[in-house]
Amino acid sequence: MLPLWLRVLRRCLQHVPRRVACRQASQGAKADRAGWEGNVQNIVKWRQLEHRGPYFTPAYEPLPDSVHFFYDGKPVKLSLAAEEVATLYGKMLHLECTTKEVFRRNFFSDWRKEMTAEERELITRLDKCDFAEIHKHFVERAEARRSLPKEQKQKLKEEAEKLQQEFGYCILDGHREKIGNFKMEPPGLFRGRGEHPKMGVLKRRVRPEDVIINCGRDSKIPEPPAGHQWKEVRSDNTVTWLAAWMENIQNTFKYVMLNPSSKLKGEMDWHKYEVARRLRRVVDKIRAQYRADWESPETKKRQLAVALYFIDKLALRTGNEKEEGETADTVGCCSLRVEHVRLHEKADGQEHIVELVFLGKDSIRYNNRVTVEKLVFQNLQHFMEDKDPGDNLFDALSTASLNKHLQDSMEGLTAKVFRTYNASVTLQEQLRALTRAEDSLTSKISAYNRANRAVAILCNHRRAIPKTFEKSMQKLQEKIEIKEAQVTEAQAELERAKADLRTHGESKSKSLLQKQQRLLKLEGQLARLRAKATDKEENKQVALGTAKLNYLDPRISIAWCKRFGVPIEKIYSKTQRERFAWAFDRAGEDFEF
DNA sequence: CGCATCACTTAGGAGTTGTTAA
DNA sequence: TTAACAACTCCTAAGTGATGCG
Repeated sequence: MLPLWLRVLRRCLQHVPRRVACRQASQGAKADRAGWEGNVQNIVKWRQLEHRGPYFTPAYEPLPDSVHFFYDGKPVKLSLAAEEVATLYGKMLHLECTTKEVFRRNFFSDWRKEMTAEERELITRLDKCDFAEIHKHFVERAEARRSLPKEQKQKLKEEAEKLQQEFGYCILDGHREKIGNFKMEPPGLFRGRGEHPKMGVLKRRVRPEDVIINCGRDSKIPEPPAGHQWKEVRSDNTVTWLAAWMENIQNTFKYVMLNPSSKLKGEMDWHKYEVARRLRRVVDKIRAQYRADWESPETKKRQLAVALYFIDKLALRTGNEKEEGETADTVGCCSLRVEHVRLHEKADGQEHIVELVFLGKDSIRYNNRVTVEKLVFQNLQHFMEDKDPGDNLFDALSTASLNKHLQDSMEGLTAKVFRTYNASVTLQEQLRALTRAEDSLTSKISAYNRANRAVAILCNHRRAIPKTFEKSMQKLQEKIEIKEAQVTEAQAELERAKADLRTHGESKSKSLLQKQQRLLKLEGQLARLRAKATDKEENKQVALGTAKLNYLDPRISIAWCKRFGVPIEKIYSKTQRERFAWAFDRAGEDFEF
């Protein structure tokens, strides 16, 4: 609980917004913009907020009697609580995580806590448990849902829509806005990424008694489900969340927040890109400074200068400290350890090569070799001297001091802004280099995807190679071969027709024209297939979506579409267009990031 | 100052839906 | 009409960084 004086202070602040709003409204458009920019991480986020509260997962539905769980080969009827947890595991049987020792251990330990004394007595080994029927049951249920007749499917769709209408919207400052995650997370087994020590831990069902509601003081308080109460109802307009609860895995808060299409999120997104655009004005100075600092007599300063160089050049994440043993062992720039860096005086005919290999966010592997300036190389050698592999490379540096330093160069500048900045700049440059006005629509879109991919590679946005990749690639190759044969065939036919024309005169000229058109069409198809194959190959481990959604100023893409007559739907899906609604009237065809 | 807490953005995979070609 | 595949949405984990606190 907050101390009383702070609560009083917050309450007082809640009356500030009206005054802020009045001041904004009374000054022209320019002042209004500046006002927003200054305001975004400011205190007040809304004046009115009304919603229905989150939608709670329906109660557990017991298995039909025909579905059995077996222990040591014998069917065992489990208590409701134990059965529910068993189904969580059974549902996941096809996933790789259920084969991992840590997952199994954590699951089994938590499952046993839900068992009755007798069950606990009986069920002592996971490897004697047989969930196959449970798994089959859920697979069949999913299958049945998929093959439901049309009307039934329609009905389900309507029900989902009704739920969305009822719980999925809120009123924020007079506007009806979509909520992002209005459905509570159902209970489940925790699936961390990578080697997470808590994988398999039971994620508890969240009750209304765990949930804090945040809404306007004058608005209707959402009704908790019958027979339940909220943990707390508060009215804090300095935050954007509608509801919050503590999750039991890491004991951190989770929030119900607005959908990205909302005005509030849009303004925040816009603000993010405006900060990144301001970096453009000072980036040369910052670069000159960190290069100069490579020669500083102070170790701390040199470490900061090299770290910042990595963040700028390689688009590394900041690398905050993490609680050891509570999460997977991943690092970012500031938390790099000696073991993640290899230095090569000479390699591949180049000098001063730095090789970085580490697991980053989501345990995604970062693996890169870059040529660096001599001073960087020497500094790194020095930072690594007399250290163990497990020691921090930048031992004199913290993310806080790095960001503090950046704040001095530019207001609002933090390490992550460099990723946004470099990503957007790269997109803009690549688009400029790769697009030709006279190209076909297909090749323009392909150019866009190339530019997008360049950014994704810079940011190391990877994905697992799709399971069916090899197969579908092979199929595509076969198609290309068939098409090639068709093209050759069509060419030959055309030649024959031409020869015919020369020997027999005018009579077959119509079919000649047809044959020319057919060849042209086939060649076009072949070119498209080949382009598709190239794209597919180059994209197999690259995730384009993350950069598009989070790093690329949508105004760059919108301007590009306008300039080259590309329909925006070719670039952004419906949801993405809604998310970037803020950008459409802020980007003319000559917009420059 | 250094650690903890909180609120927000960023992230990849799973699952669903839509499209296309057979 | 259907199956295969690609595209997209949903889900929620995992980061960042501001602020609070001892």
